Amino acid sequence: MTRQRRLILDLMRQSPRHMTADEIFAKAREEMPSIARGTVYRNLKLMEQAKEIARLEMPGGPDRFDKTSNPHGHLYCDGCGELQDIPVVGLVREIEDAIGTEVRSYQLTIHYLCPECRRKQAQ
Amino acid sequence: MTRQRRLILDLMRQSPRHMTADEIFAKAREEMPSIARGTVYRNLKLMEQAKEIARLEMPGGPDRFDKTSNPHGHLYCDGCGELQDIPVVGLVREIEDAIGTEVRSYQLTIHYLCPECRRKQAQ
DNA sequence: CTAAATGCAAACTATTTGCAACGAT
DNA sequence: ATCGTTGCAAATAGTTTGCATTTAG
Repeated sequence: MTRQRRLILDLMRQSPRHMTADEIFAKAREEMPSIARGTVYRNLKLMEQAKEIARLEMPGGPDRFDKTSNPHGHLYCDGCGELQDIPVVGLVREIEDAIGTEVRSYQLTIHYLCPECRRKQAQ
Repeated sequence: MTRQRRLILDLMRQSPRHMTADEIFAKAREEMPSIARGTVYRNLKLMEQAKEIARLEMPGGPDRFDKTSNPHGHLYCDGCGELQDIPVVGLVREIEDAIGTEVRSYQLTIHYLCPECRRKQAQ
C-alpha cells in the first residue's frame, strides 16, 4: 500500500461521484504533484482485479470507477450524464433460472432522463 | 445507399456473429479491396444513429455490432468470448415501475460460462 | 536489502476527422 | 452540376507499457 494508492482510494471514497481515471488523476495531482497518470491507471486496474473497486464502461466516454464492490446496476441520465447506482434485486436470480447456470457477473445500465432534465426538456 | 454501405450491411446479415468494425472491414476488403477502414467506421456510426443496427460496447475490447434493432440483453461467455442475444421480458417494465419514469434504452450484459466452457473447466 | 511500485515518455488500440477526389442523382 | 460519400493519412482519446529510479516492508 503506497502513498499513491492510498491517495487514489481516499479520493474515490471522498467523492460521491463515479469518477473517471483522469478526474482522479487531476485531483491526485493537487495533493501530490509528482504522481503520474500511469500510476493512477495502474492502481485502478490492480484494485479492479482485486475486486476492491469496479470499472464501469461508459458508451462514448472514458471508464468510470465505482468504490462499492457489491454488484448493482446503473442509472444513467442521457441529459446531464449523471450516474446513480440502483439495486437490481431479483434480476440475477431470474436470469439464472432462465439460463440454467450461474451468472458470474453482469453489467446493467439503464438510460433515462432524470427529473431535472425531464423538466428542462418539457419547457 | 452506396455500394460500400450495402456491402457492410450484407456482411452483417450473413454473419451469425456480432462482428467488430475491424472484422467487418477485413471481410469487406475481400470483396472490395479498395474500401477504407474509415468508411466502415463511418457507415457503422451512421447506421447506428439511424437505429438500423446497435452498437455493443465490450469490456476491454472493440465494440461489436448487432443487426437486430429490437432491444434485448446479451449473454457473454467469459471462456470463449461468444455472445448471444437474450430476450429480457419484463425487466424494463419492472424497472420503470421502480424508477417511476420511462426507460429510454438499456444495456445488459450477463457474464457466464457456456455449457462447453463449463465442461472444459470442470476437467 | 530486495521486490514491488513509481515517474516518465513512448507505444498502442480503437476510432474519428480533414480534405481532395469520386459518384450517384 | 451538386452534394453527399469515399479513400487516405493524420489526428485523437483513452489506456498501457518498458525502463531506469525510488520506495515500502
